[in-house]
Amino acid sequence: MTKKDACISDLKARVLALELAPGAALDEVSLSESYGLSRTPLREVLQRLAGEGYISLEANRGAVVSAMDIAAMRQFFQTAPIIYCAISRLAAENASLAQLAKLKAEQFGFTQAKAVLDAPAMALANHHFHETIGAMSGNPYLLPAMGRLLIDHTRISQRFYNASAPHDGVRITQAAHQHDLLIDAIERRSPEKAVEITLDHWALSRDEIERYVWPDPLPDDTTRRTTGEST
Amino acid sequence: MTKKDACISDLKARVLALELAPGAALDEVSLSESYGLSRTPLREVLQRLAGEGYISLEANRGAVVSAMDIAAMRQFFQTAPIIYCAISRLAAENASLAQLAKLKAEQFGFTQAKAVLDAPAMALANHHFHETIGAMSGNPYLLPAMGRLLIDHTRISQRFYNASAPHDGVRITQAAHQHDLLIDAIERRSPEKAVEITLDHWALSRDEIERYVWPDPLPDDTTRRTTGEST
DNA sequence: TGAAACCAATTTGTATACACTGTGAATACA
DNA sequence: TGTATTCACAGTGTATACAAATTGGTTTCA
Repeated sequence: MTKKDACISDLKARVLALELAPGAALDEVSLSESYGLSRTPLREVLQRLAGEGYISLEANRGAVVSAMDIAAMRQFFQTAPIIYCAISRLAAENASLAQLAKLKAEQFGFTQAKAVLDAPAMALANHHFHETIGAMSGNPYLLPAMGRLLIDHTRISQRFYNASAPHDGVRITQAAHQHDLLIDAIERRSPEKAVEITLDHWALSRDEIERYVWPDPLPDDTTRRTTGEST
Repeated sequence: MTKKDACISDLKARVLALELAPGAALDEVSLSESYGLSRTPLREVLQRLAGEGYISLEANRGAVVSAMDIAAMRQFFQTAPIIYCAISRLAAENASLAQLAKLKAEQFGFTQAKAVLDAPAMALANHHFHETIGAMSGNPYLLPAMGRLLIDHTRISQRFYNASAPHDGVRITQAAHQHDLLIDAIERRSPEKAVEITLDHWALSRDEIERYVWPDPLPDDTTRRTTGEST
């Protein structure tokens, strides 16, 4: 099973890193060759990835990486805070010690990736961190929703991590600090605190995304009719 | 693909009807023989069912029908109203005319099954009705949560439909009426109304389940210390 | 020249044979 | 008699060969 699991993890990572772009077609034979599997188990890998929302399969048409269209974005912003808060609350109530240890390890991985400025690794570590919080919730109904939100969240954030403008470094540090606070809230079994921190964490992330999507306009030298002039 | 799709639908129906009991093991060879498929496509069917939460797969151990334990029940009651309301609100906002037509057809199927007192058919028709409302929401993040809730909801309700005590008939009529109201709310694009009806619908269903789980106590002829005596 | 039909090549879907793993029963040994 | 080991069997996992379907290009006819 190890080879198959490795294939799954790697494909997930590549989707999350946007190395496999949304909408990109996946060829069974080339994938099976590159992972040293035959087509049969590779197809099962694809089925599973489809089940988790990483890719989508169409009959006789093969697999494509899940799209990220405007419609989905709208739903993403509507849905994420609700689910994230519900998950965090339940995580604070139900987390096991083993899961808490795992969470701390993942936070360590995140800070390490941050230290060496490895953008994809940071995004992936962040992904695993929040995945573990999902597992802590122990809610089998919310978990798949969380999973799908995280896929798109990580993919959107990827652009942000890669940018790594000076002020983004501060924001990433802030995010890491919120992770620490969240670990603490879960460890102390405080659902209220966990929800509060999660809302802050979401607000930060949403701002990051908004800043990327709607950046500060370029200086407009042709018309000087705008309000706030630069110094 | 038709044969494979038929297999998927049939297995789903059998899981929902509790014909395949929670925890029951599924044998690949016997299933493949009974559906006239070879093991390869049948395994893909199982992968897909696992992805949707109907069954769960364990490496080298095969497939078992998803369990319904006490822990899950608790989470079910916590989660269902939140997700159902969110879905209904979005459905009222986003439903297409084609989906609305489908919904009406499914409601017709439900009333027909009710007319002939076909309990499993009622449960399945009800399942499809709510599945379509999920599709109407157009929210790819909430949809898998909705799907998993519905699986357990239908399986729990199965016991209730089968009971078909006299007063249950009234309650089923009530549920059918709520479906009509919901269709109307969606058709008139009223999210508030849709949410209100959904809450009523959930309350009714929850009461049904509670009544089944905690039935009226049997008359206690040994001790007469209880409060309200029968007439 | 345009459109429609057909054919070939590529890719997905299915079947079968074989390999591996886990389980349970029987046997050997303490 | 109790326990541990081994072996056989049942069932899952994988590879390969073959069938079906889609796509793109080419040819043919109006």
